[in-house]
Amino acid sequence: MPSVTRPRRPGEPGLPPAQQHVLEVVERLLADGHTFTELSIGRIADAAGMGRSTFYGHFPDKPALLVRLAGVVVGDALGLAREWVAAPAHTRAGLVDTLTELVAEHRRHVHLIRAVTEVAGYEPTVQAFWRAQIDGFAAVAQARLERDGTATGLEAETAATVLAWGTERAIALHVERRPDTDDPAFATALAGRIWSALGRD
Amino acid sequence: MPSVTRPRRPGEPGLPPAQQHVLEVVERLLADGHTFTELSIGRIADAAGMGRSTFYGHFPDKPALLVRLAGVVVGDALGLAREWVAAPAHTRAGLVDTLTELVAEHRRHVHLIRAVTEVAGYEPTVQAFWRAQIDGFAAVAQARLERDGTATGLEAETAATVLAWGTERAIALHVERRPDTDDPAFATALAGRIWSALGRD
DNA sequence: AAGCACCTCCGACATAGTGTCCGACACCAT
DNA sequence: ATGGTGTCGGACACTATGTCGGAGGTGCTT
Repeated sequence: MPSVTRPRRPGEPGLPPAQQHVLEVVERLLADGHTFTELSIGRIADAAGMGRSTFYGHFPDKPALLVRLAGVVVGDALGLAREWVAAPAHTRAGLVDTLTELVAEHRRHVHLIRAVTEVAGYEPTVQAFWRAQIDGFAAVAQARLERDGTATGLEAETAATVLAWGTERAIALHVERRPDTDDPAFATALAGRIWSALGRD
Repeated sequence: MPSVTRPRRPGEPGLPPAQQHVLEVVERLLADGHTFTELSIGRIADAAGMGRSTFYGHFPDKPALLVRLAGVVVGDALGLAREWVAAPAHTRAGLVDTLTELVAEHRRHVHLIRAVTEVAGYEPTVQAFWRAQIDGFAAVAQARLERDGTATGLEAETAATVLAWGTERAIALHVERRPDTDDPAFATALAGRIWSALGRD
């Protein structure tokens, strides 16, 4: 099968077209109910209309594929959360807005994000990637708590950790179980919890 | 290699001795840094001094092995949490005590619990087992919130979900990163969060 | 002592997947 | 026409899973 679309010009952002196509195919396979773990390289390559050796030309192995794809779609989502908590002045309404965006972003890539957390459980490079995302948010939240005088030391670290991982898990569970019509109410409820956790009541 | 110890008498609680031995061996392999996913059946059987076909005589496959082992050591831990939140009268000091026990129990089987969450990411039967544990706690917490009038409907469900999964994740991360000398302070900090989440401030 | 039941073991077999390698093909630029 | 690049299919070696058959050891009963 010929290459998909024109070759990417040097320096052009995003994935090369062949890899972008693999991303789309992988998300489709995941949306069909497959776990990333059960997808073989042969299966992914076939679905992408790509030879197995060509796959190995683009990605050294499956974990590298996942980190490459997730880097494109996951990185921005948690950036939203980090931006809000690090902002010098923020409001509860602003938090609700940020969470609403975060939930929407999660919905757009729910299958890929689930794949990342799935593989992070047993694969070191994917785990390191995922931990870097969430802990980045926790670190900013902890600095915030200490700056506001709400908590210090271990208490601040614990609260920030619960906040970061709890928020990530809450959004993941909400997106999995609830329709998007529930998102505003969910964002409001979650904002309430986070607001309390940040000692802003 | 001959059978380990005497045959278990009918009705005797716990695992049969051969399976108990497999549990000990698996926990040791996990403690050595292996993920459950990378452990082959041949590797587990060899480490247990058991033939591969004998392994298949005791367990249909690896997920079944994990659910069998986890059922023995994980079930009780979350029972502690469920008991506390369901109790008609409870105190913050009682919550701290319960969380301290929960953290200690988690430390005793940290490797097996980590294995469960690892495999739950991609294997349906392990995921169902794990979800049943955590959601059991969330359901009781939600009922508590509604009975106390602290929250209702979606807000109660959201809060209970965050509480259950957040508590589980917070304990897991604490146990992984902190020495047991930090446990009392951690339990106190976490109790404060849970107390607030239950609207008891 | 012999027979039976149970549990165990090793090895063979078929299947699936991974990762590497090689030769061939198509396309593009020179 | 030639060289470079990216692609492809197939072969190969290896690992792991799950099943099957035959053999061995132990304990119990007759």
